[in-house]
Amino acid sequence: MPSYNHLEIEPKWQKEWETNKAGEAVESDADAVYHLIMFPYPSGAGLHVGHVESYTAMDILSRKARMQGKNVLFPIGYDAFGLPAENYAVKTGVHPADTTKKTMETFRRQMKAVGLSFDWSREIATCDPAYYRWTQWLFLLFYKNDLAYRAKAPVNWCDGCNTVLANEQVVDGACERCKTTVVQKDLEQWFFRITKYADRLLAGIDAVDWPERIKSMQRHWIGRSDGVEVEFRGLRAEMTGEKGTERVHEAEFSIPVFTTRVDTLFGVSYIVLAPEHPLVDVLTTEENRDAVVAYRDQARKKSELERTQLEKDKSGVFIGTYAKHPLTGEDIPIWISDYVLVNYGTGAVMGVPAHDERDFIFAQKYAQGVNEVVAPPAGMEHDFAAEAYTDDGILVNSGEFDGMTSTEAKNAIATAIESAGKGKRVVNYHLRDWLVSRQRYWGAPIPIVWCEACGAQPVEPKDLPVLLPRDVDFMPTGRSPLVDSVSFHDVSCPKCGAGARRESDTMDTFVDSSWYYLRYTDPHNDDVLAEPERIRRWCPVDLYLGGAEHAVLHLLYSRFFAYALHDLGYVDFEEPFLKLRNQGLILGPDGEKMSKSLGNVVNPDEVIEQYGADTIRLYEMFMGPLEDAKPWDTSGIVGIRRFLDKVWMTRERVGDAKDAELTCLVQKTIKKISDDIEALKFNTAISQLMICANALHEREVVPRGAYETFVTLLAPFAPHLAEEIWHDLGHAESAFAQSWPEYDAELAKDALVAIAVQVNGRLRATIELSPDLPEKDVRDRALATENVEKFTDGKEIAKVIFIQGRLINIVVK
RNA sequence: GCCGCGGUGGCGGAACUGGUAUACGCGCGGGACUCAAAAUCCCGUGCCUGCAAGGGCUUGAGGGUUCGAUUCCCUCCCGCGGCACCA
Repeated sequence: MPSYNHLEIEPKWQKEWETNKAGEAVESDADAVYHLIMFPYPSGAGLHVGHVESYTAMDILSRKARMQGKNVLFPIGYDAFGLPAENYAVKTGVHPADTTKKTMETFRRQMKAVGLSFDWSREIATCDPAYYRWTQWLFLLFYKNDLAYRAKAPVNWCDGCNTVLANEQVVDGACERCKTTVVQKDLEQWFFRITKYADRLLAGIDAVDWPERIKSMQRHWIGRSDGVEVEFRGLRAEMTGEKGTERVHEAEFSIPVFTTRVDTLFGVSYIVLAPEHPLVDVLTTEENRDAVVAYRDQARKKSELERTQLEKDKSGVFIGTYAKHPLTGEDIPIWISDYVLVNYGTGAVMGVPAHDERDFIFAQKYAQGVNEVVAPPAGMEHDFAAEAYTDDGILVNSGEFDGMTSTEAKNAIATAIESAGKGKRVVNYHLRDWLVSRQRYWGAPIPIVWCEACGAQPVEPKDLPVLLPRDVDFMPTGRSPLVDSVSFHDVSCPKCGAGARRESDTMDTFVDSSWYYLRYTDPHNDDVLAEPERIRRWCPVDLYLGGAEHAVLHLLYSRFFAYALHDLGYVDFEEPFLKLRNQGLILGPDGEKMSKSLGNVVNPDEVIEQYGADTIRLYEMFMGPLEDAKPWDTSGIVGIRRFLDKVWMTRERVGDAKDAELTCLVQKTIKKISDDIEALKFNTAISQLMICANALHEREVVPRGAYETFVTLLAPFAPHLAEEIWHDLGHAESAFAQSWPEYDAELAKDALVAIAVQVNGRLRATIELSPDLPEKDVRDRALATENVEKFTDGKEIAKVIFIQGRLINIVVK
């Protein structure tokens, strides 16, 4: 059997590399590069083939970089806090710390079996007190700098997970993790003031080398919109005095509405408040109160999902009060409707049926006037009775602003509003502050103590970490065990010393992962989060590889952390990840997403057992472009193993031989592999390795130099086999002690190339010629070719296009 | 609806800056070795036509620019991912 024994050689070299600390980074500035993969959540399912894909890609990059003399930081750790381990504890009673320890061991074993050259000396786990002490320290830093605060707000509550969630963790109105429909609750919670950075986070996106998809998702999520807050004022009846002797007064009120289309201000026919708007109670007249209360109760019962998905159906109630138009003084009726969201803008909008689709639908239902104030440009027809005209145009029916374009009018009306003191230009964001507290156990405790007398008191940094108590009860009540742990929450106030209660909420696990890349630079430091010198040395991250599912979660939060730490003087950069790439999903052999229930999950352990680590590495890199989704194909693996066996067998025929053609091919291979690895085009790199291997294999005697160069090029991809062959060839040192081959353009030059000969752009022949042959000679040779003569004979040559070394095109009439 | 990405053989996929479309791998067909099979090795393999040389067609559809278009432009169709009552 002409095959190598992967079961023997792979563990052998893995052990050797471990002993030699082959992947460890050196603390030196020279040629320092930081390669980061998104650290895994150590799930019970073990390592997924998707992990293998991105880790292998980065391993190839890192191994090559080291061979080029670079000092590479390629660390690994575990995003180890989180809900699944806690839910498992509720179900089985096994402590999350034990579950997590076990799953981390499994991940570690599996990653080592893939032959990944991580710097294992820097391994971290977010659930380690030595780690989360700094997560807590960061919380305190933010707290002291007004970036962490507690507030009562309408928040997302998941009944399945029994905790609040950040906006980013609500997908289609449901919990991202357990799919339970999220309900709104008014609760006091901890927030990070990410909105303070909205503008800079938006601007910073332009500067980073990230996939356009992710960048546009972040821009969209931050959602900046520039507009005007316009005040609609009015008078309402107010009762004062003792019961029985009340008197009615006229009191002034003001409703600010936010609009991006202030050019349509003269088209307002009504105002709509969100049902939850605080002014609703105040402004509703007695005769309308019953209807308003009924509507509001009904709206409250609707989930966010229902309110946002029944887009076409608009409903509302008139509340009985009118406000004055700020420029015309006209009376404008005030309505409530659940198509207006309380937590965006001012929670109130102006209804302009002629120029807004939603307002148009609403106006039709409730017989509000459609006032055309923006006319379509000349030559364009629009039927205002049929639908709203939402594009820009020329102003009409707008007093002194008539004749202006929408753009001019936006500016002019905004100025008029401002100088009349009836509003101001404002910027609104979709981005909300980040809700970070969770009513769960398995996370980093929020380092705050509640004192009757002093209120919320931060824990002293010297008292960190606030340890998660191990000895707690996991009850299926849904309540965090921390709430009932007396030893945990009975403390004294850090300020006055009186009896106090520890905050029992923990932090969102996304807080843990927002700064882990900093810790890798100095993972064992007990005095500081990381030495500034080391952060400066390695950060920001040069290349970051991971899944696209974190587009607005981890990647946005981490950017916020970096900006905040920059402003507080802890880091000298703003953007943490200069270049980002996403690996595509690996689908099951059936083309579906791998899942337990479909039974199409491929276990890397089994592939490694049967074919070897080098085979799974090569196979996953060869499947297709890194960023594409691609189905697993078991028969494709066989082809990779055949290729590796071929390389192995070729070694037996190595000897002394001169072979100019092979030299040329090897040079081209050096060029192609080097370029392709940098461009993350591993599939085409491997294709070139195959072409080269096939050529080597064909030779009776394989020139030693060519073969050794080939093995060096193969090494980052198939490190075990390359190392085995390298030693088998008589070398004492590691294959990775080699420097990366240098490309020599002179040697790569072909003696002969196939020139395409076209007549009128159609291929009629190919001729073998020296690539340097001048046009005249190529032309003569081409015209003398039999099949070309056939198409040119008796015709006039109008033109000849010549591309040196590639083609000649004869244009005839 | 809006934003982003894509559509190439039987399959996964290649193709520099507009320059020989289908590299590489799988699969399939044929052959060698073998008592036989597996493994391995060699040859072939886009479609139509032809004994062959060759010819015609072909990168989702249609049009355009060009000596030449998978690549650039216009119109349209389909698929995937994201966002979506944000005023």
